[in-house]
Amino acid sequence: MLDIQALRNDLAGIAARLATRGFVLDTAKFEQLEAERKTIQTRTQELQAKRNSSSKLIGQAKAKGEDVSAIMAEVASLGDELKQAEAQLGEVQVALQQFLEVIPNTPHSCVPIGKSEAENEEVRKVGTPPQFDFEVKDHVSIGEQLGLDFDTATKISGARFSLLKGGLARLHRALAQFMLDTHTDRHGYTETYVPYLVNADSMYGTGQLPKFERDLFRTSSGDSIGDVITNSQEDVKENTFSINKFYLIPTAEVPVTNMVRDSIVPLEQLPLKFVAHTPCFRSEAGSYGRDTRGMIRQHQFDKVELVQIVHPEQSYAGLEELLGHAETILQQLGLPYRVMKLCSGDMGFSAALTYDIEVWLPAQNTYREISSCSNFEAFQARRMQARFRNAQGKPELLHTLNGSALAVGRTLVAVLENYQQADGSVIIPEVLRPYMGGLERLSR
RNA sequence: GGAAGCUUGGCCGAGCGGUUGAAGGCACCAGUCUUGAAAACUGGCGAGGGUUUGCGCCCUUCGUGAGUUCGAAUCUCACAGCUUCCGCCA
Repeated sequence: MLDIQALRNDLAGIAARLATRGFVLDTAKFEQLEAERKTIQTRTQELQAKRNSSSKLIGQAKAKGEDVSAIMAEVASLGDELKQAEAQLGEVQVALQQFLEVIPNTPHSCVPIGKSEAENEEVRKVGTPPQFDFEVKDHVSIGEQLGLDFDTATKISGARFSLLKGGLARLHRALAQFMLDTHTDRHGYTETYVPYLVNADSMYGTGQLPKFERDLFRTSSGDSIGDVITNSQEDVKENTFSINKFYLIPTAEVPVTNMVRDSIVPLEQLPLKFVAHTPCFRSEAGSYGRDTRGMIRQHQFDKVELVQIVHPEQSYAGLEELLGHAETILQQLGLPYRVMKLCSGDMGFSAALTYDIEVWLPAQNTYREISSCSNFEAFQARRMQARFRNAQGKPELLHTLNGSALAVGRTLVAVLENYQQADGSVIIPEVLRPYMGGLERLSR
């Protein structure tokens, strides 16, 4: 959420910055809501002040045994107007809140202006795509010899699920373990194990709600299957959520970042650095027909996620550091990649600056996203009321960062394709071999 | 699923329907003392918002939402969350 003060101070400027990401800020509506809010709030508070002071007088008079009927009549006459004013104020505040919570973050000044991913800016390219003296196969063809089984996954669940067996399943596990160990042992992150089902407040805190509910899976317990249809935006807002209304996390960013929701972190504990390996669940609504082959785009995939909770002055340095931590994994695995700075039109809702890391996929003859590292500045922290106590002892909003390091499924795809051999086997990158019982090659 | 209890500021913890935004303690900040620190002592100290050039003034806030009342942390109702016990269960 943006700072309402910033909107009051520089509405046109913020509108211009939002326009670069294709968001049209309805400035007239904001000004109208603000004007209404101001008059109604002033009036309401006047009436409340009058009621409060009169009620105090009544208390004092009664204590002295004086007659209070005159004052009581006076206060009573406020009743209706006050009630009405309070109701109006409530309405305008809700309207303002709803207006604010669907506005995306303002891009950082260094973000290139552009409409789509075509205008993202390449920051650097690392590694050289491997040359093959045979016809390269994609991970689906390679994988089906080694234990990648989409048919069975489809039988069990449906489209956009995959099933791994044997060495391939172990390689998948090895990748996650390697990533976790690297980040905890070498990069100073604290390993966390977190809930995969979260409440609406948490989804709101990181920005998935209220705008992107259709991208999420929501649960219902067996008892309340029939209730699913009645679950409404009202429930989400009123937070009348109970056990049958959890959301499946689309990324570990949600539970991990929300660790600091509604809390004040002592200054000396900053920065907080957490890593979590979790499955992620995405409805992929609206992506019909895209990446239908293979395990590039799934309803369920594993990801190792880095989260940093930092002092506002440190967030951009933190982002570079976090990006480097993600890159380390690719370097260790010997996978060629490039780093892209997302243009204004391609960034996610909550981000102020995002780097994507794209890994080389030989079969597609192109780079594909394998990590996304973002600085959210105070956007999420404001929604979460995640704060620290500054040097003056006053609570101040934190900055939040996160990045994938890496998406495990896509890393597996990249390893299969980049390390494929003419005979259909796959060489295991050296850093993974300790996790594979010393195995050097996957073959059928 | 059944039963009981609980929910107050950064933390712990008092709180009769009437100057209670809320005692007390811890933590924190400033000062005195000290070579320095600790201890002791003195003072300060919740958060969010409105308004004002500023001092300040005002509003909201005791899990959430309704209600009773001139007035609610205190009374009523609903809901949520937490804890414990029973049942079921990995």
